[in-house]
Amino acid sequence: MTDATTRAMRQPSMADVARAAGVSAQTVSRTLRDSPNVNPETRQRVLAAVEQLGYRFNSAAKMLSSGRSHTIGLVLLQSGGYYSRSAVTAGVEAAAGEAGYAVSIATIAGLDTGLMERSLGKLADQGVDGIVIAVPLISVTQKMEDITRDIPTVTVDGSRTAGARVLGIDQREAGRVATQHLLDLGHRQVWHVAGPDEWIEARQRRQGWQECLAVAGVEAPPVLEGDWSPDSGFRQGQILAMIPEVTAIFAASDEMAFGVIRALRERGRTVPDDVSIVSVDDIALAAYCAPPLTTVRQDFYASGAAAVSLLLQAPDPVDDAVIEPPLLSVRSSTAVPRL
Amino acid sequence: MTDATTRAMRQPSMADVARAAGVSAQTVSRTLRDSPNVNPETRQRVLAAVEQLGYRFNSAAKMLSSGRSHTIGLVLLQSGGYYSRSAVTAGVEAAAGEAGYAVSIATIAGLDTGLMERSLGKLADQGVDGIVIAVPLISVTQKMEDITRDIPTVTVDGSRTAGARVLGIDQREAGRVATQHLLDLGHRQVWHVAGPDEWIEARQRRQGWQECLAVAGVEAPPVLEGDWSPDSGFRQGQILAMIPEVTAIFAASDEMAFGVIRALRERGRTVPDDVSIVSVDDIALAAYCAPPLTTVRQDFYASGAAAVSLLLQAPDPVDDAVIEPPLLSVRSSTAVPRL
DNA sequence: GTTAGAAATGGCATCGATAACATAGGCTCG
DNA sequence: CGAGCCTATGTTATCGATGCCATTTCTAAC
Repeated sequence: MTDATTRAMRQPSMADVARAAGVSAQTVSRTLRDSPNVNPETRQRVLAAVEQLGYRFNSAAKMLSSGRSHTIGLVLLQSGGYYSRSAVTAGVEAAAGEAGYAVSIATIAGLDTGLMERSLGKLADQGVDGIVIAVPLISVTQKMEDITRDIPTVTVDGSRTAGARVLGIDQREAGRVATQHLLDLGHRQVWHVAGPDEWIEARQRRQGWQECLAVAGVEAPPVLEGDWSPDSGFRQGQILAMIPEVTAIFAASDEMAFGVIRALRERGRTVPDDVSIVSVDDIALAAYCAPPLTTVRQDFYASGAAAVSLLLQAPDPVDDAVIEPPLLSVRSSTAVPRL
Repeated sequence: MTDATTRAMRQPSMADVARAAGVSAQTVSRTLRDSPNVNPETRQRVLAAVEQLGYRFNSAAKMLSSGRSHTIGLVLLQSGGYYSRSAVTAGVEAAAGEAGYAVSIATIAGLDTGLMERSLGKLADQGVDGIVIAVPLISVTQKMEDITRDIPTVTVDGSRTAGARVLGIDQREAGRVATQHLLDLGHRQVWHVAGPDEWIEARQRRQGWQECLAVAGVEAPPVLEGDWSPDSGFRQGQILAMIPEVTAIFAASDEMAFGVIRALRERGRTVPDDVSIVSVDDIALAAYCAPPLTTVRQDFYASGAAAVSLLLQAPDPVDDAVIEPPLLSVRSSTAVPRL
């Protein structure tokens, strides 16, 4: 095993490139980082050497000496079906990639504060430059604040940590728009199948519904709570089907809405003839299942992207940002009430 | 700015811990890595110091000196709606987290080879210890092979690179099971709405369908190709609705199936009375939309998890692994054909 | 009572890139 | 024509943990 052999085996380093190009390692470094003070001719030679040796820089070394990892962490809830989260993820990835940042993910299995702490810790260990939290946890512990103190953090539709900025779609507005649509059609009362109360989205949508009813001078009926799944919608729908005066329902997600619709139909109540239903998300299937769902769409993708730019561009705490307003797609799950 | 101030400001290093515990940095390192030769008493002291100073190790330094990053890269297709991919992701994350590995994601926007190369390059730059490719790309270029040569790679339901191992659910079997179910009900012919041909899944499901028909001595009708979206299913459904002899359809995904169903219904053909339809995925909504869908479920989560364990446990190329077989859920979108 | 060997620990070089400083040549301007 | 200043480049120390080797202490065995 000669020295040459050894050198051939490991990844080429900057020193190797420098040798090949007949310059110092520092010049290579400058070239690769687009430093202004490099002679174009030298640059050419360096780039040629890089190409020829197949050099890739070592991110660990880069990070160790520069102190920055060019990585941002993304905390996610590990749960198959929640539409909005996956859209946020895509937005984060795209925006981070654009800016030359890598994205490291940490998923948590449940809404437990301990799990959350562990995830943040893992990301901190990895030395991420920033963190996007896309988890709807309400409570924030001391320990979480300790961890996030040193790392810029943006929370998407979640809880507010001391130093963290929060950015979110106006979920209250979504709830308001949905509810108002039903009232406009002539319904006197709107029932609500909410998401789990620990979810900020769920809470805000419920608030929007409540406020809208209050403005209209209607007393809000009791809230039925689901867990976002079609099955939970189905169970709450079975209850609603037994209450004759129910003519309009606002479901907090499309999937729950379809569950509710199925339960109603099984009890002989049709949508939209007997009951109108409107929900939030506008998943791809909303327009194609029977009946096509009237639903409020929100741009979660943009929200994820915005989180990243907030993280990277503004080092100082900034006031909350808000993405574009929710948009109602009227389809055939809603109609004027029967007389 | 005294020396003490400076020290208080940066993250404590191993040397700081060592000083606090009255040992050498080396001993701290050994303690933290569970090296056998450390006196229990010393270990206690070190751990106490770690706790007190709030020490977190610096992953860059660790990686630089040990040469391993404890990170695995995951290549994904950036596309909102594909059910199976997000399940794979969850599986990868869970298994990697379990093993103490971080997951870094690289999404690609389309099935372009150049994009793929760039993503792999980014992951290679990050120094990942392994890569899981969850992208159904067929072609593999020289450059991709160059990159993956040095890094262990597992492909989930995708193309085979020279050194890469491939692991997959038996999609052919899924296609076969679905088709056989329709034949068993008494249908003489089964039509197929396939996924895009660049997708390995789509191809394999189509193969299973084809083979099953061949075994039954039926000549396969022309294939209609969609793009997985409900909308594409709808468009192909409009065509199928115009062909009177169509009584049974196998759709390559649940979302497309719902699109097909809607198109059929708009042309006055009901499911399952006039036409039976079966698909693959078993998304949460499959049981709750109208009609509840007969569909084949596959364990993509397990597939993702298996990819990681393959990556971490077996350094040498191993033969392909196969996850548990697909399972048919019979609901009400399929029935015996009308006489 | 010496020696072999294990257990516990410390010292030093090292990984690869970068920051900070140093230097050499070329240009401008009074 | 020399002071002053840019430009292009090289030198050296540094980031923080680890690998390897050296050292000390202790125990067991002959």
